[in-house]
Amino acid sequence: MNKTIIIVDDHKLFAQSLQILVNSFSGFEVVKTFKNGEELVKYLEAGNEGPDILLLDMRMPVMDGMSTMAWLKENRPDQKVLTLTVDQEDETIIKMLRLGCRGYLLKDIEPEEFEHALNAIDRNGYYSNKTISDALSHEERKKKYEELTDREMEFLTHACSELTYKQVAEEMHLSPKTVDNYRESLFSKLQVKSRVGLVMFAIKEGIFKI
Amino acid sequence: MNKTIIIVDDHKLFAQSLQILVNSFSGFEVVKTFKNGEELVKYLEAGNEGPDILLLDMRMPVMDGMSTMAWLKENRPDQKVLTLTVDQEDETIIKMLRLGCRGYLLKDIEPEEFEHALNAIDRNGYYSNKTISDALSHEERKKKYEELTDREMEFLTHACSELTYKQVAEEMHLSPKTVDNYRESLFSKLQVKSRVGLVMFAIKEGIFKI
DNA sequence: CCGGACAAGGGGATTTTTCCCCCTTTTGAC
DNA sequence: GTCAAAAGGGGGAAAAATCCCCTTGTCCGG
Repeated sequence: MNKTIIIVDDHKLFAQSLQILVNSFSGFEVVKTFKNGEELVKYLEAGNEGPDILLLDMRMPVMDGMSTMAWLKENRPDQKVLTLTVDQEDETIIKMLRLGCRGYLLKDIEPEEFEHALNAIDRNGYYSNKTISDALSHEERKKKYEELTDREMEFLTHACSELTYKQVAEEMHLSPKTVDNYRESLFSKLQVKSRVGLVMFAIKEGIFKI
Repeated sequence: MNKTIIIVDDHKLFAQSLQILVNSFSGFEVVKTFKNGEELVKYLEAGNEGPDILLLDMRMPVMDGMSTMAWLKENRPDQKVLTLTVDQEDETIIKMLRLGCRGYLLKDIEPEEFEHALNAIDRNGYYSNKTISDALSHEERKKKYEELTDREMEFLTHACSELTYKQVAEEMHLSPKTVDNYRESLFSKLQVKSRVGLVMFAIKEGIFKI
Protein backbone atom coordinates (compact mmCIF):
# COMPACT_ATOMS: atom_id res chain seq x y z
CA MET A 1 0.00 0.00 0.00
CA ASN A 2 1.42 3.38 -1.05
CA LYS A 3 1.76 6.19 1.43
CA THR A 4 -0.58 9.04 0.54
CA ILE A 5 0.72 12.54 -0.13
CA ILE A 6 -1.10 15.84 -0.45
CA ILE A 7 0.63 18.85 -1.95
CA VAL A 8 -0.34 22.38 -0.95
CA ASP A 9 1.39 24.93 -3.18
CA ASP A 10 0.07 27.84 -5.21
CA HIS A 11 2.79 27.56 -7.80
CA LYS A 12 1.05 25.34 -10.31
CA LEU A 13 4.07 24.48 -12.38
CA PHE A 14 6.03 23.43 -9.33
CA ALA A 15 3.17 21.51 -7.74
CA GLN A 16 2.59 19.56 -10.93
CA SER A 17 6.20 18.59 -11.50
CA LEU A 18 6.53 17.72 -7.83
CA GLN A 19 3.54 15.41 -8.16
CA ILE A 20 5.17 13.60 -11.05
CA LEU A 21 8.41 13.31 -9.08
CA VAL A 22 6.70 11.94 -5.99
CA ASN A 23 4.71 9.43 -8.00
CA SER A 24 7.97 8.23 -9.52
CA PHE A 25 9.22 7.28 -6.03
CA SER A 26 8.25 3.78 -5.00
CA GLY A 27 5.87 3.67 -2.08
CA PHE A 28 4.43 7.18 -2.40
CA GLU A 29 1.41 8.53 -4.22
CA VAL A 30 0.03 12.04 -4.53
CA VAL A 31 -3.70 11.85 -3.90
CA LYS A 32 -4.57 15.55 -3.98
CA THR A 33 -3.09 18.99 -4.57
CA PHE A 34 -4.40 22.31 -3.23
CA LYS A 35 -3.55 25.88 -4.12
CA ASN A 36 -3.58 27.17 -0.54
CA GLY A 37 -4.17 26.30 3.09
CA GLU A 38 -7.83 27.22 3.02
CA GLU A 39 -8.61 24.61 0.36
CA LEU A 40 -6.85 22.00 2.46
CA VAL A 41 -8.71 22.99 5.62
CA LYS A 42 -12.07 22.81 3.86
CA TYR A 43 -11.16 19.40 2.52
CA LEU A 44 -10.23 18.12 5.96
CA GLU A 45 -13.26 19.73 7.65
CA ALA A 46 -15.49 17.98 5.13
CA GLY A 47 -14.49 14.80 6.91
CA ASN A 48 -11.79 13.62 4.55
CA GLU A 49 -8.78 11.76 5.94
CA GLY A 50 -5.47 13.56 6.05
CA PRO A 51 -2.65 12.12 3.96
CA ASP A 52 0.27 10.23 5.42
CA ILE A 53 2.50 13.16 4.59
CA LEU A 54 1.55 16.72 3.75
CA LEU A 55 3.88 18.75 1.54
CA LEU A 56 3.38 22.37 2.48
CA ASP A 57 4.63 25.48 0.75
CA MET A 58 5.27 28.54 2.92
CA ARG A 59 4.43 31.37 0.56
CA MET A 60 0.82 31.13 -0.53
CA PRO A 61 -2.02 33.58 -0.98
CA VAL A 62 -5.17 33.31 1.19
CA MET A 63 -3.76 31.00 3.91
CA ASP A 64 -0.01 30.63 4.03
CA GLY A 65 2.17 27.84 5.38
CA MET A 66 2.41 29.26 8.86
CA SER A 67 -1.34 29.73 9.33
CA THR A 68 -2.02 26.31 7.87
CA MET A 69 0.50 24.76 10.22
CA ALA A 70 -1.11 26.56 13.15
CA TRP A 71 -4.52 25.22 12.16
CA LEU A 72 -3.12 21.70 11.82
CA LYS A 73 -1.50 21.89 15.26
CA GLU A 74 -4.96 22.61 16.72
CA ASN A 75 -7.04 20.26 14.64
CA ARG A 76 -4.77 17.51 13.31
CA PRO A 77 -1.84 17.46 15.73
CA ASP A 78 -0.59 14.14 14.39
CA GLN A 79 -0.51 15.18 10.75
CA LYS A 80 3.00 14.68 9.38
CA VAL A 81 4.08 17.78 7.50
CA LEU A 82 7.16 18.40 5.35
CA THR A 83 7.65 22.07 4.61
CA LEU A 84 9.01 23.11 1.23
CA THR A 85 10.17 26.65 0.86
CA VAL A 86 12.42 28.91 -1.17
CA ASP A 87 13.98 30.88 1.63
CA GLN A 88 15.98 29.88 4.64
CA GLU A 89 14.61 32.15 7.29
CA ASP A 90 15.94 30.85 10.57
CA GLU A 91 13.11 32.47 12.50
CA THR A 92 10.49 30.91 10.24
CA ILE A 93 12.01 27.46 10.46
CA ILE A 94 12.01 27.64 14.25
CA LYS A 95 8.35 28.69 14.34
CA MET A 96 7.33 25.91 11.96
CA LEU A 97 9.14 23.32 14.04
CA ARG A 98 7.43 24.61 17.17
CA LEU A 99 4.11 24.17 15.37
CA GLY A 100 4.96 20.52 14.89
CA CYS A 101 6.35 20.44 11.36
CA ARG A 102 8.37 17.26 10.87
CA GLY A 103 10.81 18.45 8.24
CA TYR A 104 11.93 21.52 6.37
CA LEU A 105 13.44 21.55 2.90
CA LEU A 106 14.58 24.27 0.56
CA LYS A 107 13.01 23.95 -2.88
CA ASP A 108 16.34 23.76 -4.64
CA ILE A 109 17.32 20.39 -3.19
CA GLU A 110 18.21 17.28 -5.14
CA PRO A 111 15.41 14.76 -5.79
CA GLU A 112 17.50 12.18 -3.92
CA GLU A 113 17.45 14.20 -0.73
CA PHE A 114 13.74 14.82 -1.17
CA GLU A 115 13.01 11.11 -1.48
CA HIS A 116 15.22 10.49 1.51
CA ALA A 117 13.27 13.06 3.51
CA LEU A 118 9.94 11.45 2.62
CA ASN A 119 11.20 8.06 3.70
CA ALA A 120 12.66 9.44 6.90
CA ILE A 121 9.42 11.16 7.86
CA ASP A 122 7.44 8.06 7.02
CA ARG A 123 9.66 5.77 9.08
CA ASN A 124 11.04 7.92 11.91
CA GLY A 125 8.36 10.57 12.04
CA TYR A 126 10.77 13.40 11.31
CA TYR A 127 13.55 14.53 9.00
CA SER A 128 16.44 16.73 9.96
CA ASN A 129 19.08 18.24 7.73
CA LYS A 130 21.64 21.02 7.66
CA THR A 131 19.08 23.75 7.03
CA ILE A 132 17.32 22.84 10.23
CA SER A 133 20.35 22.27 12.39
CA ASP A 134 21.83 25.56 11.22
CA ALA A 135 18.65 27.33 12.17
CA LEU A 136 18.56 25.60 15.53
CA SER A 137 22.16 26.31 16.38
CA HIS A 138 21.72 29.93 15.39
CA GLU A 139 18.66 30.08 17.60
CA GLU A 140 20.62 28.52 20.43
CA ARG A 141 23.45 31.00 20.14
CA LYS A 142 21.03 33.89 19.83
CA LYS A 143 19.29 32.86 23.00
CA LYS A 144 22.67 32.69 24.69
CA TYR A 145 23.93 36.10 23.82
CA GLU A 146 20.66 37.82 24.45
CA GLU A 147 21.09 37.17 28.14
CA LEU A 148 24.51 38.78 28.33
CA THR A 149 24.78 41.94 30.37
CA ASP A 150 26.10 45.20 28.92
CA ARG A 151 29.41 44.88 30.68
CA GLU A 152 29.84 41.30 29.48
CA MET A 153 29.19 42.37 25.90
CA GLU A 154 31.73 45.14 26.33
CA PHE A 155 34.29 42.73 27.69
CA LEU A 156 33.54 40.31 24.87
CA THR A 157 34.42 42.85 22.22
CA HIS A 158 37.62 43.69 24.07
CA ALA A 159 38.49 40.02 24.23
CA CYS A 160 38.53 39.97 20.44
CA SER A 161 41.98 41.50 20.32
CA GLU A 162 45.56 40.65 21.02
CA LEU A 163 45.47 42.46 24.33
CA THR A 164 46.04 40.42 27.46
CA TYR A 165 43.24 40.42 29.99
CA LYS A 166 45.34 42.71 32.14
CA GLN A 167 45.40 45.24 29.31
CA VAL A 168 41.71 44.74 28.69
CA ALA A 169 41.14 45.53 32.36
CA GLU A 170 43.04 48.81 31.93
CA GLU A 171 40.99 49.67 28.85
CA MET A 172 37.81 49.04 30.79
CA HIS A 173 39.13 50.77 33.94
CA LEU A 174 38.62 47.63 35.97
CA SER A 175 40.66 45.28 38.08
CA PRO A 176 42.03 42.21 36.27
CA LYS A 177 40.01 40.18 38.72
CA THR A 178 36.79 41.72 37.54
CA VAL A 179 37.42 40.94 33.90
CA ASP A 180 38.26 37.45 35.10
CA ASN A 181 34.74 37.29 36.48
CA TYR A 182 33.29 38.39 33.17
CA ARG A 183 35.40 35.82 31.39
CA GLU A 184 34.20 32.99 33.61
CA SER A 185 30.64 34.16 33.38
CA LEU A 186 30.83 34.20 29.58
CA PHE A 187 32.49 30.79 29.42
CA SER A 188 29.56 29.34 31.28
CA LYS A 189 26.83 31.33 29.51
CA LEU A 190 28.21 30.67 26.04
CA GLN A 191 29.46 27.19 26.83
CA VAL A 192 32.96 27.81 25.56
CA LYS A 193 36.20 26.67 27.10
CA SER A 194 38.76 29.24 26.03
CA ARG A 195 39.33 32.76 24.84
CA VAL A 196 39.46 31.44 21.28
CA GLY A 197 35.94 30.12 21.84
CA LEU A 198 34.83 33.58 22.97
CA VAL A 199 36.34 35.19 19.89
CA MET A 200 34.76 32.71 17.52
CA PHE A 201 31.38 33.18 19.17
CA ALA A 202 31.61 36.96 18.93
CA ILE A 203 32.54 36.82 15.27
CA LYS A 204 29.89 34.25 14.45
CA GLU A 205 27.21 36.41 16.03
CA GLY A 206 28.45 39.61 14.48
CA ILE A 207 29.18 41.06 17.93
CA PHE A 208 32.70 41.66 16.75
CA LYS A 209 33.04 42.68 13.13
CA ILE A 210 36.15 41.48 11.43
CA MET B 1 40.00 78.21 -14.84
CA ASN B 2 37.87 75.14 -14.08
CA LYS B 3 39.40 71.69 -13.99
CA THR B 4 38.03 69.59 -16.82
CA ILE B 5 36.23 66.30 -16.17
CA ILE B 6 35.23 63.54 -18.55
CA ILE B 7 32.72 60.92 -17.47
CA VAL B 8 32.81 57.40 -18.93
CA ASP B 9 29.74 55.44 -17.83
CA ASP B 10 27.16 53.47 -19.78
CA HIS B 11 24.43 54.15 -17.27
CA LYS B 12 22.91 57.25 -18.84
CA LEU B 13 20.79 58.25 -15.90
CA PHE B 14 23.73 58.07 -13.54
CA ALA B 15 26.15 59.80 -15.90
CA GLN B 16 23.77 62.68 -16.39
CA SER B 17 23.03 63.27 -12.74
CA LEU B 18 26.72 62.95 -11.97
CA GLN B 19 27.46 65.62 -14.54
CA ILE B 20 25.01 67.97 -12.86
CA LEU B 21 26.54 67.23 -9.49
CA VAL B 22 30.11 67.82 -10.69
CA ASN B 23 29.15 71.07 -12.38
CA SER B 24 27.64 72.21 -9.11
CA PHE B 25 31.04 71.90 -7.43
CA SER B 26 33.13 75.03 -7.74
CA GLY B 27 36.25 74.56 -9.82
CA PHE B 28 35.13 71.54 -11.84
CA GLU B 29 33.40 71.23 -15.17
CA VAL B 30 32.28 68.20 -17.13
CA VAL B 31 33.40 68.68 -20.71
CA LYS B 32 32.41 65.32 -22.18
CA THR B 33 30.67 62.05 -21.35
CA PHE B 34 31.15 58.71 -23.08
CA LYS B 35 29.19 55.48 -22.92
CA ASN B 36 32.23 53.19 -22.88
CA GLY B 37 36.00 53.03 -23.03
CA GLU B 38 36.13 52.69 -26.79
CA GLU B 39 34.44 56.03 -27.32
CA LEU B 40 36.95 57.64 -25.00
CA VAL B 41 39.92 56.00 -26.74
CA LYS B 42 38.69 57.15 -30.16
CA TYR B 43 38.28 60.66 -28.80
CA LEU B 44 41.82 60.73 -27.41
CA GLU B 45 43.32 59.10 -30.51
CA ALA B 46 41.69 61.81 -32.62
CA GLY B 47 44.16 64.15 -30.98
CA ASN B 48 41.93 65.59 -28.29
CA GLU B 49 43.40 66.52 -24.92
CA GLY B 50 42.58 64.32 -21.98
CA PRO B 51 40.65 65.94 -19.10
CA ASP B 52 42.22 66.90 -15.80
CA ILE B 53 40.33 64.07 -14.16
CA LEU B 54 38.64 61.10 -15.77
CA LEU B 55 35.67 59.51 -13.99
CA LEU B 56 35.60 55.90 -15.01
CA ASP B 57 32.92 53.28 -14.44
CA MET B 58 34.03 49.69 -14.16
CA ARG B 59 31.08 47.83 -15.63
CA MET B 60 30.55 48.88 -19.22
CA PRO B 61 29.78 47.08 -22.45
CA VAL B 62 32.32 47.12 -25.31
CA MET B 63 35.38 48.26 -23.33
CA ASP B 64 35.15 48.09 -19.57
CA GLY B 65 36.95 50.03 -16.88
CA MET B 66 39.84 47.63 -16.58
CA SER B 67 40.62 47.54 -20.32
CA THR B 68 40.27 51.30 -20.54
CA MET B 69 42.64 51.74 -17.60
CA ALA B 70 45.12 49.39 -19.28
CA TRP B 71 44.97 51.41 -22.49
CA LEU B 72 45.48 54.63 -20.55
CA LYS B 73 48.50 53.21 -18.71
CA GLU B 74 50.11 52.57 -22.11
CA ASN B 75 49.05 55.68 -23.93
CA ARG B 76 48.28 58.35 -21.35
CA PRO B 77 50.23 57.29 -18.25
CA ASP B 78 49.75 60.67 -16.59
CA GLN B 79 45.99 60.76 -16.96
CA LYS B 80 44.40 61.16 -13.56
CA VAL B 81 41.59 58.64 -13.14
CA LEU B 82 38.99 58.28 -10.41
CA THR B 83 37.18 54.96 -10.61
CA LEU B 84 33.52 54.80 -9.71
CA THR B 85 31.98 51.42 -9.19
CA VAL B 86 29.14 49.58 -7.54
CA ASP B 87 31.06 46.68 -6.14
CA GLN B 88 33.95 46.44 -3.77
CA GLU B 89 36.03 43.70 -5.31
CA ASP B 90 39.36 43.82 -3.54
CA GLU B 91 41.12 42.11 -6.43
CA THR B 92 39.70 44.60 -8.89
CA ILE B 93 40.70 47.58 -6.79
CA ILE B 94 44.27 46.31 -6.53
CA LYS B 95 44.51 45.78 -10.27
CA MET B 96 43.15 49.24 -11.00
CA LEU B 97 45.63 50.84 -8.61
CA ARG B 98 48.46 48.93 -10.27
CA LEU B 99 47.28 50.30 -13.60
CA GLY B 100 47.73 53.77 -12.21
CA CYS B 101 44.23 54.67 -11.08
CA ARG B 102 44.40 57.56 -8.57
CA GLY B 103 41.25 56.90 -6.60
CA TYR B 104 38.49 54.39 -6.18
CA LEU B 105 34.99 55.18 -4.97
CA LEU B 106 31.86 53.16 -4.50
CA LYS B 107 28.87 54.69 -6.24
CA ASP B 108 26.82 54.96 -3.08
CA ILE B 109 29.05 57.59 -1.46
CA GLU B 110 27.96 60.97 -0.21
CA PRO B 111 28.40 63.93 -2.59
CA GLU B 112 30.63 65.51 0.05
CA GLU B 113 33.10 62.66 -0.08
CA PHE B 114 32.98 62.71 -3.85
CA GLU B 115 33.82 66.40 -3.97
CA HIS B 116 36.58 65.81 -1.46
CA ALA B 117 37.99 63.06 -3.66
CA LEU B 118 38.01 65.29 -6.74
CA ASN B 119 39.85 68.01 -4.85
CA ALA B 120 42.32 65.53 -3.38
CA ILE B 121 43.16 64.07 -6.79
CA ASP B 122 43.46 67.53 -8.27
CA ARG B 123 45.80 68.75 -5.56
CA ASN B 124 47.71 65.68 -4.34
CA GLY B 125 47.41 63.49 -7.38
CA TYR B 126 45.61 60.72 -5.54
CA TYR B 127 42.77 59.99 -3.18
CA SER B 128 42.68 57.22 -0.63
CA ASN B 129 39.78 56.09 1.51
CA LYS B 130 38.58 53.15 3.50
CA THR B 131 37.58 51.13 0.45
CA ILE B 132 41.12 51.30 -0.83
CA SER B 133 42.92 50.76 2.43
CA ASP B 134 40.68 47.79 3.14
CA ALA B 135 41.61 46.33 -0.23
CA LEU B 136 45.27 47.01 0.34
CA SER B 137 45.31 45.49 3.79
CA HIS B 138 43.52 42.49 2.38
CA GLU B 139 46.19 42.30 -0.30
CA GLU B 140 48.88 42.60 2.37
CA ARG B 141 47.40 39.80 4.39
CA LYS B 142 46.97 37.70 1.29
CA LYS B 143 50.62 38.14 0.41
CA LYS B 144 51.43 37.06 3.95
CA TYR B 145 49.47 33.89 3.93
CA GLU B 146 50.56 32.88 0.49
CA GLU B 147 54.03 32.28 1.85
CA LEU B 148 52.85 29.92 4.55
CA THR B 149 53.89 26.29 4.23
CA ASP B 150 51.30 23.51 4.01
CA ARG B 151 51.99 22.41 7.55
CA GLU B 152 51.63 25.95 8.85
CA MET B 153 48.28 26.29 7.10
CA GLU B 154 47.19 23.02 8.60
CA PHE B 155 48.25 24.15 12.05
CA LEU B 156 46.47 27.46 11.54
CA THR B 157 43.13 25.79 10.93
CA HIS B 158 43.66 23.61 13.99
CA ALA B 159 44.45 26.69 16.05
CA CYS B 160 40.95 27.96 15.30
CA SER B 161 39.40 25.75 17.92
CA GLU B 162 39.18 25.37 21.63
CA LEU B 163 41.78 22.64 21.63
CA THR B 164 44.98 23.32 23.50
CA TYR B 165 48.18 23.22 21.49
CA LYS B 166 48.94 19.88 23.11
CA GLN B 167 45.70 18.51 21.69
CA VAL B 168 46.41 20.10 18.34
CA ALA B 169 49.77 18.32 18.37
CA GLU B 170 47.98 15.03 18.90
CA GLU B 171 45.57 15.75 16.05
CA MET B 172 48.50 16.51 13.78
CA HIS B 173 50.57 13.58 15.08
CA LEU B 174 53.36 15.93 16.11
CA SER B 175 55.24 16.86 19.23
CA PRO B 176 53.88 19.85 21.13
CA LYS B 177 57.26 21.44 20.54
CA THR B 178 56.79 21.26 16.81
CA VAL B 179 53.45 22.97 16.88
CA ASP B 180 55.13 25.53 19.09
CA ASN B 181 57.52 26.16 16.20
CA TYR B 182 54.64 26.57 13.78
CA ARG B 183 53.01 28.96 16.17
CA GLU B 184 56.11 31.11 16.48
CA SER B 185 56.69 31.01 12.77
CA LEU B 186 53.13 32.15 12.11
CA PHE B 187 53.32 34.90 14.72
CA SER B 188 56.28 36.35 12.88
CA LYS B 189 54.98 35.82 9.35
CA LEU B 190 51.54 37.18 10.08
CA GLN B 191 52.74 39.79 12.56
CA VAL B 192 50.37 38.76 15.28
CA LYS B 193 51.08 38.48 18.97
CA SER B 194 48.70 35.83 20.25
CA ARG B 195 46.56 32.87 19.34
CA VAL B 196 43.58 35.21 19.16
CA GLY B 197 45.50 37.10 16.47
CA LEU B 198 45.99 33.88 14.54
CA VAL B 199 42.32 33.04 14.75
CA MET B 200 41.21 36.47 13.62
CA PHE B 201 43.63 36.35 10.70
CA ALA B 202 42.40 32.94 9.62
CA ILE B 203 38.77 34.01 9.77
CA LYS B 204 39.47 37.30 7.98
CA GLU B 205 41.19 35.45 5.16
CA GLY B 206 38.60 32.73 4.91
CA ILE B 207 41.20 30.11 5.82
CA PHE B 208 38.89 29.09 8.62
CA LYS B 209 35.19 29.27 7.84
CA ILE B 210 33.04 30.15 10.75
C1' DC C 1 79.69 19.27 -2.49
C1' DC C 2 78.06 23.12 -0.01
C1' DG C 3 74.82 26.47 1.70
C1' DG C 4 70.15 27.60 2.52
C1' DA C 5 65.37 26.58 3.36
C1' DC C 6 62.33 23.78 5.75
C1' DA C 7 60.32 20.17 8.71
C1' DA C 8 60.69 18.21 13.08
C1' DG C 9 61.98 18.23 17.67
C1' DG C 10 63.73 20.01 22.28
C1' DG C 11 65.32 22.80 27.02
C1' DG C 12 64.13 26.05 30.07
C1' DA C 13 61.92 30.07 31.44
C1' DT C 14 58.21 33.74 31.97
C1' DT C 15 53.59 35.35 31.30
C1' DT C 16 48.79 34.50 30.54
C1' DT C 17 45.00 32.01 30.98
C1' DT C 18 42.06 29.28 33.38
C1' DC C 19 39.90 27.58 37.53
C1' DC C 20 37.74 27.43 42.15
C1' DC C 21 37.12 29.38 46.14
C1' DC C 22 35.85 33.91 48.54
C1' DC C 23 33.93 38.83 49.41
C1' DT C 24 31.20 43.82 49.17
C1' DT C 25 28.30 47.34 47.11
C1' DT C 26 24.84 48.92 44.09
C1' DT C 27 20.61 48.63 41.77
C1' DG C 28 16.14 47.44 40.41
C1' DA C 29 11.94 44.73 41.00
C1' DC C 30 8.35 43.31 43.90
C1' DG D 1 12.17 46.57 52.95
C1' DT D 2 13.91 42.44 50.93
C1' DC D 3 15.87 39.62 47.56
C1' DA D 4 18.28 38.71 43.42
C1' DA D 5 21.14 40.09 39.89
C1' DA D 6 24.80 42.87 38.30
C1' DA D 7 29.09 45.07 39.02
C1' DG D 8 33.39 45.10 41.19
C1' DG D 9 37.17 42.96 43.70
C1' DG D 10 40.61 39.02 45.73
C1' DG D 11 43.89 34.71 46.90
C1' DG D 12 46.10 31.01 45.30
C1' DA D 13 47.24 27.38 42.14
C1' DA D 14 47.39 24.60 37.88
C1' DA D 15 47.54 24.57 33.02
C1' DA D 16 48.40 26.78 28.73
C1' DA D 17 50.62 29.98 25.92
C1' DT D 18 54.50 32.57 24.80
C1' DC D 19 59.51 33.39 24.17
C1' DC D 20 64.40 32.60 23.05
C1' DC D 21 67.86 29.65 21.73
C1' DC D 22 69.25 25.15 20.20
C1' DT D 23 69.96 20.40 17.21
C1' DT D 24 69.16 17.07 13.44
C1' DG D 25 68.05 15.48 9.00
C1' DT D 26 66.42 16.22 4.31
C1' DC D 27 66.11 18.10 0.00
C1' DC D 28 67.20 21.18 -3.64
C1' DG D 29 69.76 24.49 -6.49
C1' DG D 30 74.15 26.35 -7.68
